[in-house]
Amino acid sequence: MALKNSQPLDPAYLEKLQDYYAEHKVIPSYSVLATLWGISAKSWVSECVRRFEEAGYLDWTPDRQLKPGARFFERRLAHDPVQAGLPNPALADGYDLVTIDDYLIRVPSRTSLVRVKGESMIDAGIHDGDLIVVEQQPNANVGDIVVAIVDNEFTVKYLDREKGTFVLKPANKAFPVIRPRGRLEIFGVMAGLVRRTR
Amino acid sequence: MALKNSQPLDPAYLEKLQDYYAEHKVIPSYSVLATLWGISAKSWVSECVRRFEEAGYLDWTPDRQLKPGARFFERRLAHDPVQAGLPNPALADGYDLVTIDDYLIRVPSRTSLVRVKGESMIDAGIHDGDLIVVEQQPNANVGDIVVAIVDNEFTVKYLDREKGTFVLKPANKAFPVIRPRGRLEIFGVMAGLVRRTR
DNA sequence: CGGTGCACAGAACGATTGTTCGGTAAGCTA
DNA sequence: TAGCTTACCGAACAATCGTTCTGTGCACCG
Repeated sequence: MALKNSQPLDPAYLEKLQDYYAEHKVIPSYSVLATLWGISAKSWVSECVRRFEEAGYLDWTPDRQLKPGARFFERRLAHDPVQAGLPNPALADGYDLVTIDDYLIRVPSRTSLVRVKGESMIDAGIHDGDLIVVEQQPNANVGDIVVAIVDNEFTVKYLDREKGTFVLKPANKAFPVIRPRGRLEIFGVMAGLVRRTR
Repeated sequence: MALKNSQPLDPAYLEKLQDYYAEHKVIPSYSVLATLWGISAKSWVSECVRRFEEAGYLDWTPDRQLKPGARFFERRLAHDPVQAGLPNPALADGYDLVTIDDYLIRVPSRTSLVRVKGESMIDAGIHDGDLIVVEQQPNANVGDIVVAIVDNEFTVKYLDREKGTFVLKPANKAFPVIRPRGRLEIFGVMAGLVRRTR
């Protein structure tokens, strides 16, 4: 006989857990889970956890502590508008798993955020007030968008080369090319962009 | 006599914990923390945790489970280029605490990501391949950037009104205004934007 | 109407948790 | 050199953890 498949679980359970996690950044104990889910038996919590684990929403650390699984953070990356608005997140595909942090940040210890001032990079889709994700490093390649330190301020520009020296080119015809005298101090390279619109 | 101040702790402890958290998304138990930190007495772990809590890096859930504190995720939001590149994250200010997820997402259960196709919104700084953070809701206001379902596909456009009916306006003169026949189906409202550039 | 799953409850239990307390060795101060 | 503080170890302990096993009531099915 084939393996018996477990029934799918109430999606509300997962949502409640995700909400709890969003608030506390931690997976609670079984007894807390029980009250969270309105269940009164830890044994049943255990079974539910087992199924969520089976489905990839929960996982275990090497020390057998419960932790979010690969699919725990997946936010519906909506490719297909057909039935996309359903409250029930159909288990099929159309998902991509990420926290946005993981999507943008590869090396946390070398990554900073810089807020953009002004419109000088607007043709590159970088607007006033946007946050630039910067990987700090002292050098970059021509064509990279870099964050440089000019006159004690951060500037976001394209890095280019003119007659052997580096220059900073804006993405806006109304702004001049910056030709630094002396060494060009590069803070880091742009790795991403974040904008909040409400 | 004034309250006795605790000594600051080895910053390496915090980094190790942050790395562990980045990998597992969970705060480990004291015994795991002990091996993580190379400490052999849980009592000393307890003391270290107390100090991290005092400093705002750790906190407790209402059920007294250890969880990340307010400053645990703080990423340097670099305002001031002076000494910004220092490896030592000076404790002063210049910080803003956020995970990018928290910065962009207010209601996890109603939030989706939609990948943008094409250049029709380029004047709004929305490029091909960008991810739009969408708060799902069935209606919106004129002037909002909305994600609508047109011909079974997602479209990102400005919502506008013409002679009493809603229309979708691109932010690119090369594209036409969309005047839907029948009801306009709105998937949600744009709340943010994420772009990865490397 | 009798069986068979399923969704849950409840008790019992050993393992693990975090706390408390006493101890020690090193370093600074007077 | 005596005394205090600090960084850590180790043992003991009650509380809590997650597991396991045994019910129980309902729904469906023949």
